[in-house]
Amino acid sequence: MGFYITTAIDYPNSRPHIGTAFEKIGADVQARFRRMEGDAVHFLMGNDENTIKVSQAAEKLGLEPKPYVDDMARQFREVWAALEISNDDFIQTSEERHHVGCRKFIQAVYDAGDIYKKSYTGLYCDGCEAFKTDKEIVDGRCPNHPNRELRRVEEENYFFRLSAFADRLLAHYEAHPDFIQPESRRNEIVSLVKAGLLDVSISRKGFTWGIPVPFDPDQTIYVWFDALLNYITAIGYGTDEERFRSTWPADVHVIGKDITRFHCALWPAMLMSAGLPLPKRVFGHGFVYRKDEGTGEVQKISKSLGNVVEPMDIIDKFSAEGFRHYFMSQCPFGGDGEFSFERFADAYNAGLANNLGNLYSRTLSMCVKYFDGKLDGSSAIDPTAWLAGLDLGALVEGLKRQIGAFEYNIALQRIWAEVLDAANRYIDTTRPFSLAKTDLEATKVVMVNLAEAIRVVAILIKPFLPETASTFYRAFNFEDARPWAEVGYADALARPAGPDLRVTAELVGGKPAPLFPKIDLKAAGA
RNA sequence: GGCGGCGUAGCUCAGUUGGUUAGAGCAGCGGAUUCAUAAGCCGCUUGUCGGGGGUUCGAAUCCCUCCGCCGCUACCA
Repeated sequence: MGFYITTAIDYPNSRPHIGTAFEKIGADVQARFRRMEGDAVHFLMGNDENTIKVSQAAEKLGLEPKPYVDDMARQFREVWAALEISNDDFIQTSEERHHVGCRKFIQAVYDAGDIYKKSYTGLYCDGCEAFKTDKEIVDGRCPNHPNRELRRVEEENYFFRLSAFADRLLAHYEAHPDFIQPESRRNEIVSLVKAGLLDVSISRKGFTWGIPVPFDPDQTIYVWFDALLNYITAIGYGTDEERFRSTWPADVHVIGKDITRFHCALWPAMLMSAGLPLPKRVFGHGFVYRKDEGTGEVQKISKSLGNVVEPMDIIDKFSAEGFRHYFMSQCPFGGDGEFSFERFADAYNAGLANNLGNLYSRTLSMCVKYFDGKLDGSSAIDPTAWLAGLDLGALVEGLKRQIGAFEYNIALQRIWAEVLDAANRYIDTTRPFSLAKTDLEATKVVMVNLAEAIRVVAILIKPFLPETASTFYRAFNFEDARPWAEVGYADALARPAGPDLRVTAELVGGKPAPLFPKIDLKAAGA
């Protein structure tokens, strides 16, 4: 099965912050999970570059737009790579493939009769890159950009007949209850569309940076009509029709809750007009807010508030895995979350250092100390005692469902509460460190069970903490039985046949190095 | 103004077809241990379940009202 997943494309007028990263990680977990389940995943990300703000930002630096956006794209990709985002493609909307596809698409909609030209006079906000209706204006200013003057602009623009699609959209929501998720977002969109849709302006006059309208070169395509098309131009619409047909429609668009209306109303209407299938699902995730460590105040993340946290700050100090773990375990993906260094350190120390990392350390240490790392005869030993009363099959089924529904925080909570706790408790009840003094055979049974726990944990955390998962899997010679790249969630259920186990983890002075050194915020200077 | 959501232990939250002494994680405290990153395990403490009223044998859970916060949206000006 193919699985096509996308994230929103970002404005490259400033570097990505942790809120942007939240979205990419959430999409990445889904992509990695689907790959484990055997799907042919295509995971797309990109930057939205055909905006006036971008060309202005370039101008400020004395650059042409293209070199500017290319450099920003490089910086974005660097951050995503550092966060272990496994995207298969990264589209820049200034690329030729996007331009070609856009021209084809807008022509198709034009030919379908859903685009018309209309003169429009209104107050234009350069900050929003949008006309403001009277009711949106407060004290003669745009509330979002109170420092800027609104300009009175009159021009002829092309409009998309969005209003004509309301009934079809509502019918689609009705027929596909999962189209918009989570539920709360769906309700908002339904009431929005029921209230009536207005036709939208889709072009601007007099700009050279952007995509010219094919049937009127004086106009360029306006941001949303252009940006949304990245989802199809990236996979060959207009340039490689065969590839496009085999990849589209998307299985899920992962986006921020603020742009659900564009993805759930405008975008489907555009596709309907062009005669293309609609994406199967749109997931509007929540926002990350910044909680001030001193005052406890919770704020939106914004440059002007000076509370921006760059992903690289956290990655450099505390690792990418720590970053991923924090956001996936502490912030419900469909709802809002908050970030503070204090909470980060708590979650990291409790979940990664004390629990996950420590289980790894104590297990390997004992294997090395009591058996020189070689568990001879392990293949004949049943490795399921550590599970005690845990129904692994039911757990795995539940996790698959929850990850599929983007309930990552709940899935992680269960892995910790049910699997990791079971393993730690097993050590305590069997006391291998005492057993080793009197009964090495019995001790070996315990170690084989713990190795199995390590293997199961590795599999279950693979979509979330790919690096740690791999380290866990390579702690023993599990790859002799089954290559890591082929491991899926079903492999957690039973140990595959293979040679006797031995420790293959990297050791420092005969001991495993701590995977997650504890965080001391004061020492870290955070 | 309309629609919707939220307000539960110090912190983050679970918990609604109403029903035994309201739960989890984190933090805190105590205990027994020592393989381990002074981690892990066992045990413990705290809650007017936002305020008030009502329905009921019985409400965190249903109804009314008030307060506070948030999302979407309308209109007036």
